[in-house]
Amino acid sequence: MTAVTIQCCAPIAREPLSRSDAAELAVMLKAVADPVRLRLLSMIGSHPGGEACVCDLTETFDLTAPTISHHLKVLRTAGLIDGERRGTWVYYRIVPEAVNRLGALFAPLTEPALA
Amino acid sequence: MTAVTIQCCAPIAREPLSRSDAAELAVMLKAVADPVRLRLLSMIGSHPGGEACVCDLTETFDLTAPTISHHLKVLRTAGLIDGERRGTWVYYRIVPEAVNRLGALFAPLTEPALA
DNA sequence: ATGCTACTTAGACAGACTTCAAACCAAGGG
DNA sequence: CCCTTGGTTTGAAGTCTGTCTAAGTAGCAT
Repeated sequence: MTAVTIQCCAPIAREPLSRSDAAELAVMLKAVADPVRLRLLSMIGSHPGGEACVCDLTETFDLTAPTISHHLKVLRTAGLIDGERRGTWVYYRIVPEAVNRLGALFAPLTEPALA
Repeated sequence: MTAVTIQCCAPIAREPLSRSDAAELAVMLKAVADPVRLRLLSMIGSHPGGEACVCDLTETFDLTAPTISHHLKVLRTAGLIDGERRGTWVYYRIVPEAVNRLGALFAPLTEPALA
């Protein structure tokens, strides 16, 4: 059930990213490169139970429901979150593999690449 | 010499990001959320000696020099790289603290937040 | 000085992004 | 069956972004 950690790329300073890896990672990073989406992702991830209802998320922002819905869709399309409807409400949760992939990209630079 | 790891924020799934932290992080992430800039950062960081001349970077892309210069400026303004002129050439290097900060944000989600 | 090479700045333009209002779909309750 | 509540989709307006050409600055060599 728990997914394998997909290690797409070496840390950013290890070796030059290929064109296709860069393109793929940029899609994920673009999704996260917005204050509202960052906070949404953080709120979903830190919510008790690991999932959050849209109704919990909307109230925090001075934004309309369609706007929040749009941002959630961007995050979902990028593969960072996953949504599910249960009865009246829709719940979102983080996709850990995606977040881990970003973490691996910016892994600590203690050892510079071998010259 | 080795810089202190500036731990601005808990990992994204630990606790909700504050409005200001999210805004600040989004600036950095926006800088990185572009295929060209990702590759530039990667090329600079993985270059022998930890620094790269602009002349080394320009040839790799099918883009004009002004465009590359623009992207480097975005990365520099976001604090991700630092540049220095030595004679005829300009050399850029990664700012490890900035990259580490992004790494910390997407730190592994092995333990979900305590409910 | 003059010219050449390396790089940056300024201005312009097409495309993408964020946001909202309005309309729409889904589920549950009279 | 209608109404209410929760979310999404659509369409449009304003803004931001990536790219180019043209022009400017910095250093080196004649």
